[in-house]
Amino acid sequence: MSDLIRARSPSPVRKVAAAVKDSKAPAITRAAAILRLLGRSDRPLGVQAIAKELGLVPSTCLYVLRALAEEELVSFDADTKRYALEAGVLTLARHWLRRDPFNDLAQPLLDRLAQRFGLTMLGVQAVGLDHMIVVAMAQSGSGFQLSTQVGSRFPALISATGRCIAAFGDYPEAVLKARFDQLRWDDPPAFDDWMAQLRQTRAQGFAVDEGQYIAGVTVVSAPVWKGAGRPVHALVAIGIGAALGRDLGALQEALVEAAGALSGQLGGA
Amino acid sequence: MSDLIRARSPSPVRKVAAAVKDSKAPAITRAAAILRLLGRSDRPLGVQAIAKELGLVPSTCLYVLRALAEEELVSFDADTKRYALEAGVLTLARHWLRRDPFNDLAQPLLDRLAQRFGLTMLGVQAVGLDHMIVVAMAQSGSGFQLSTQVGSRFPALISATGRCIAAFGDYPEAVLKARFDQLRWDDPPAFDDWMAQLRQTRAQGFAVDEGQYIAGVTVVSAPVWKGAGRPVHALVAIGIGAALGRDLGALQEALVEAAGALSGQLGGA
DNA sequence: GAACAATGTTCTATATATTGAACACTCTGC
DNA sequence: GCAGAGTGTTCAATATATAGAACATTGTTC
Repeated sequence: MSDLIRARSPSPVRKVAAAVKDSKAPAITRAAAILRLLGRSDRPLGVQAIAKELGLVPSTCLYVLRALAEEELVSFDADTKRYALEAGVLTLARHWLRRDPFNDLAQPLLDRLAQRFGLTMLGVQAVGLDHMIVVAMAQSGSGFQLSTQVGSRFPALISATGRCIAAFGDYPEAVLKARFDQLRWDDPPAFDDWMAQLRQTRAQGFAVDEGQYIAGVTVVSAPVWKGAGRPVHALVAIGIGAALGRDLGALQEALVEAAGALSGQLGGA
Repeated sequence: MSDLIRARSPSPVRKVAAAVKDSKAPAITRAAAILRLLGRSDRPLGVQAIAKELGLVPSTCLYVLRALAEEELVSFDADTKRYALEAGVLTLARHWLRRDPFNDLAQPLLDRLAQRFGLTMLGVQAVGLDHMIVVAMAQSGSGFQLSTQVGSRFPALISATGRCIAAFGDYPEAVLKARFDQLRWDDPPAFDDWMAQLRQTRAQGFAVDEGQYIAGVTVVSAPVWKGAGRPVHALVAIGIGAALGRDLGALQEALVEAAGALSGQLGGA
């Protein structure tokens, strides 16, 4: 039941090589790739394994790992010579959470909605047009649940939240098309239909995905504004489509109201 | 009431300069320093401000920031040209949490103890002899509370948990002395007294700090083993000394029992 | 609205991080 | 016990990341 909702899995070696190529600080690109690899792995890894997986030179990889260990972002077991993520990443995450008022303010709203409708609620943040990240979560605790975890990443334009990001972001159609074509749905909409759905999303102030991203799962998403410009956050409700049924209307209304209230508190539209 | 318990604040510019000097991957050292600075700051910062604060060359600083932004660890506001932490750090933290069974297993124990004794409970992880990091927390929710946050860092040898780390770590006395001399307590113990307390800690299997680290606050800590060797985790109880009073004995017993049970589950001693 | 200060950014020489090969070391199989 | 393949690690040459100055851009002051 955990992580039923699929997060995106990037392809390692080619991406790293390309990104390293034209960066003025390639060590950082390598470091980030290593951190993500270690995060993905469920066992500590040795230098060679890491280097091979990411297409790095072992000696360089070693230097990067040592620097990361020095910064307490990576742990090093002197006996087994294996590296793993270290708790230092937690410290960074804490600071990030503290810095954004959305996190604190969204939580009680999510809790209330999750309770009332008996489903999973997410607070989501968009990172450009690349990804969105789950930054808060609430579950009703009763019965079956769809589950993700805080910190999970998804392609920015996927599902209902993706429609919100696209609809209110004022991006050129060509840019959207390019991203759209890379998405993977269970039941992919045609681009023209999707563009029509964006117009509807703009009109009604929220978006719905009924089984297109994941078969049988309904997602409702409403944008949250922090200031002028495009919204970076959204409140999201996720439930089994069949079970949601007639509650859908009430849910949409409650979600939009909560998102509006939150926008007000954050000084948004 | 938030962050009543003081976390350690490192001094920026000299440290960074020194660390960069003899690293084979200085960009990573700089990157980590920038991430921490951005975490500490409660407003987004510009290139110059960051460079000045950390003693970096502005152009280099810019390249590092761009690389970090590319990795979605730092956000860039194109209008204000300011940088801040980005949600990507959350993703790393999620992976770290998932990878260590201590986090999942400790939480219910902490919840139960916090409830029963009406105080704040922490799960702590040691990172060498440098720091310990709060990785889990539970609060009873009633009445006054002492508060920290998950991700907070403390010097490794401070307070009751520090005594556990020192007592069961089998470090040379000279090493301990060097670290001990850098600690800051409200009511600092003499080194010899402290060494005697370590022996007592070893004998009884837990450590107590009654107002020495923070006046009026009592801390009890019991080590948790994951395998052979030195313990890396501890369960910690924090309460107002005066309010704790006669419950102290029962608390110590319950804490040691919980730590023992946890060690068993983790395959420790 | 011009002059100024301060910021962000590009540019290029050079100190240096990176590479790839050579070097230890451990473990495995025979 | 001795090869052999696999690690992790050092080392020196060179491709390149970095520093510092020059340039561009913004915001501010008079």
